[in-house]
Parts: sequence; C-alpha cells; structure tokens
Amino acid sequence: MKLSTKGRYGVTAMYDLAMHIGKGPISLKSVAARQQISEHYLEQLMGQLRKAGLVKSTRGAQGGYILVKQPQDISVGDIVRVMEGPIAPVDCLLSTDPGSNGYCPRTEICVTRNVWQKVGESISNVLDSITLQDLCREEAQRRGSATANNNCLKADVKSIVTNI
Amino acid sequence: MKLSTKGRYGVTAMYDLAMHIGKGPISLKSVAARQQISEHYLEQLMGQLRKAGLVKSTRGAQGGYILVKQPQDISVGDIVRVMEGPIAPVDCLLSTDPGSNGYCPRTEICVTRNVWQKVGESISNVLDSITLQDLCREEAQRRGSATANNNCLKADVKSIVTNI
DNA sequence: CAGAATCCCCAGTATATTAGTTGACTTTTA
DNA sequence: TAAAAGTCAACTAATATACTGGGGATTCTG
Repeated sequence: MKLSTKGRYGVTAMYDLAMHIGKGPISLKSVAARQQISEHYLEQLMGQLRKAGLVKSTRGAQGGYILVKQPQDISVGDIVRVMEGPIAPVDCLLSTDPGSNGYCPRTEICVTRNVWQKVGESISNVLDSITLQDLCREEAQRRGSATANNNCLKADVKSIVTNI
Repeated sequence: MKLSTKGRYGVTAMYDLAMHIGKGPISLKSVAARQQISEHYLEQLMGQLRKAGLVKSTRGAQGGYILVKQPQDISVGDIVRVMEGPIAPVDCLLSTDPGSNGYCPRTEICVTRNVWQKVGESISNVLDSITLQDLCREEAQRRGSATANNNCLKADVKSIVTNI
C-alpha cells in the first residue's frame, strides 16, 4: 500500500507551482532543485500532468510550467489519479460490468471486495478534500502569516476579483 | 496504491478459517482450493500469520490451521499489517524520531507529508473497524440467514457462553 | 543571428518486488 | 508403514520503479 514517487513527486511539483503562481512559467530545473527531485525524471512526470491538462508549458528560454487551473480547483486526488491511475487498492474494483476486461466473476458475492472498496472510497475522500490551496495556506501559516510570501493566497484574492 | 496479493490472500485465508471455525484444523489445501490460491504460495503466507501469532498450526494428517483468537477479535487491519507491514503510504511516516534510520529531515516542515499521514490514518481506520466476524456476518446475510451455515456466528454464541 | 535556456521524446537499465514453483524434510494419524 | 499434512530453503519469470542518457525542437537574450 505504498504510493510511488510518481504520485509524491507529482503532488510536490504541483504544490511548488502553486507556491509560485503569478510569477510566469516556472522552470523544471528550479522545481527540481527546490524539491530535490531528479530533473530528468520530473520532466517525464510533468509530461503526464501536461497531457492530463493540469499544467501548461512554455518552451524556450524563460519557459517552464504553470498551473492551468487555480490552486483551489486542483485537488491532490486529481494529481494522484493522473500519476498513478484510478485510486483502487485492488484491480477487481475497476471493471464493474460483466464482460469487460478483468471483470471478476465473484464480484457480486465477494465479501472481502467490500473491504477494499471501503478503503478505496476512504482514500479518495481524503485526497479529493485537499486542494493545492490548502497546502499553500498551511505552508503560509507554518511560516507565520505576517511575514510569509504567500503568493498562493494572493492569487486567490486576485481570482476572486477577476471572477466578480 | 495497490494492495499486493499477500494482503488480499492473507485476509481471504483468515476469513476462510473464520468461516470454518469449530471444525478443527483446516488444511491449507482446502483453503487454497476454495479460495483459488496457489497452495504453495499460501503456505508461505500462513507461515507469516503463524509467526505473528494469528493462527496456530497442527502438523501431520488431519492437521491444518485454526485461528488463535475469536473472529470478532481479529481485524482486517491486524492481518494486513502482518502481511504488508505497517500501513503507511509513504516511508517518511514510519521513522518519526530524528536520528532513527530513514528519518526525513523535512518531517517538521513538509506540507505534503500531512496529506499522506491523513491518508494512512483513514486507511487504518477502515481496516481496523472491520473484523473477521463482520465478514462472516455479511456472508451469512448474503446467503440468507435462514438457511445459512453460519459457523462463524455460532462460534460467536459459543464464545459468549464460554465467557460467562 | 548565435547560443543559451528551456521543453519534448525515445530508449536503455539497475534494482527490487511480486507471485509464484520446486523439492527435500518432518510430523502425525489411520 | 503409508498417506496426509505442515516446514523450510532456494530458485525464477515477469513486472514495476526510479531513474539515466542523448538527441531534438523552440524561444528568448545579447
């Protein structure tokens, strides 16, 4: 029941982008350095996030990545699902209709399946309830909100203004 | 975030033993056949469960395994922890004291760590709240409680009587 | 316009884990 | 004493993980 580095790095990188929102494209290199992740490896992960439509990239000098949505509209669950696939502790939870590939014939009568289903739902609930903004806010509080350079929250205010 | 077959088979096998409680030692062969698990592989898993004190074995003909505790006193979490180790989606949750092996120096300041901690607690809560007896009861209900051969519940009654 | 800074893509690779298999040995019952 | 069971140790094929390496393509800056 371990999360792979894909999921962890994905969330960490997205959090890093959220913390630097409003500063234009953030280069992979800087994210990798701050978060201590192999640059080349992170590149592959960002590719997945880009294809999934969570980040947008700009090529060339001064290029980098930005979030496509606001931090409050991106949950940790969104990111984990992109990086690791659907949240299901066992595969039999995935194919629910008979005839589909990988469907377990015991689906209807399996009592342990219900256990894993509850586990999956519980994980999903936690991950879907936490957004990048929550993480930014937590970090801002940790640093002391008076002195913190809390871009993420500033961006929030900006988006509220924009949305009026 | 997948459970391995170790955890799944472990729970399934223990559930099988719970369903046949009171019938003396249950052979690995019969468990493997009913639950469609490789007998030799299951053997290794039962070895772990035995060392952990969850089951007791009897050697020789008519031998097999029995539960050491009552089904209501064995949670799915107990079994999963034996089979898969501590429930923690990331390793940094495990070593909490500085100086211990694998301690992450960012423990105190890492905001994503809190996410994984919540996930781990949520998984633990679910797994610890479900006992083998719950599974047996569910199965008995599924079969229709009037006709069901619900040994597990009979055993429950027996244990209540014994405990008076 | 050169070159540096970026992102993009494809391919390889060492290590570990998973999910077993094989086989020899011991214990107990009928 | 033979068959039925658990015990133990070693081997293995397949897969996933967590990278590394190298060559492009694109864009900004001097």
